[in-house]
Amino acid sequence: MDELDSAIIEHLQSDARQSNRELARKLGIAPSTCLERVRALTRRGVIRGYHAEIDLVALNRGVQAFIAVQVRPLSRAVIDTFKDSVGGMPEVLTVFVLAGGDDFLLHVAVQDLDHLHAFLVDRLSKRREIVSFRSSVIYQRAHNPVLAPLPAPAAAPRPT
Amino acid sequence: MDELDSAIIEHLQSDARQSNRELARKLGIAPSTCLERVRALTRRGVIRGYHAEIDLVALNRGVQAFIAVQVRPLSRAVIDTFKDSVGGMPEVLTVFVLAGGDDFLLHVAVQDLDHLHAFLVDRLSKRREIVSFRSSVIYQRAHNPVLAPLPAPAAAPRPT
DNA sequence: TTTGAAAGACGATCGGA
DNA sequence: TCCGATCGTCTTTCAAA
Repeated sequence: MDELDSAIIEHLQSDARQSNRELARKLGIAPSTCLERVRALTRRGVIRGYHAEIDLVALNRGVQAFIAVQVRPLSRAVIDTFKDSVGGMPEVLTVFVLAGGDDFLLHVAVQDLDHLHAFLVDRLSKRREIVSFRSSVIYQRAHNPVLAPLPAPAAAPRPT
Repeated sequence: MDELDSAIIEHLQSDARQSNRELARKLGIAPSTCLERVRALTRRGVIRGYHAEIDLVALNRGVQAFIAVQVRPLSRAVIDTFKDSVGGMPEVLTVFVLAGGDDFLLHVAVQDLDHLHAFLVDRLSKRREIVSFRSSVIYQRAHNPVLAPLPAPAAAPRPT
């Protein structure tokens, strides 16, 4: 992970479909070098995949919400079962397993508020392990388009 | 948005870098047809972009957390200013503006717990508009890899 | 809209620096 | 590790159905 790798990663985060030649040109290296770098990053698992970002409104999923959930008992069996079954529901974008007050946070995207309510009442509240849940509709979201590596703490800091 | 468009979108979500020929072959259409469909989807804004997914540990961001924030006064000026400035911080992956109990939810990824604490204490709590915040460390997350369109409610439901 | 064919561009490989 | 040349494949265009 040197400067070049970081630059490659940053460019591919914002546009994963640019040609290898274009990427190489931006970085000032030969296309073959660039290709080998990208392959090495993929082989090492740094690049985990390439995904198209789709407009949720076009998918008829204009309403997003977070649902914070508490389950009991807090055993591995209950956690894994809940995570897997909820994660498989089409309304759910992401399941987060949390430390602290809530046990799970579900990010969901549905057609409209009626469907959100139906999801909460008909699907979630049917689950016996759930002790409580709170839902919050999402008005807006702002993504950071490019995630840069954060600096590692210097092992032995010296004045420069 | 017919069946073909949906199929294209689903394939490109899981692998945005597959060749146009391969995508066309999977769908049983000519490459030129496939290319035109993808272009139309892009032109209409259904496909919003293509992004590489990067391993957060490789970016030295192994610790993720959510931070729920309340700000006051809840005016547009305060909301927009907070959203923009927090959204620009390197630690922040996404800023969500919420309805309900909390005003914002910040998804952050930092080096370790020390840096999470430092972020909360040194950067967030400095902001005068913040009334309160709660943070929850993320143990796991499970993404739904492919988002399918949800069915539109039938306009005039009839028994089939 | 969809298609097949043609032309130009690109990814992939390899030998050498 | 990086680069430049080569080969085979792909994207892209376009005229026709």
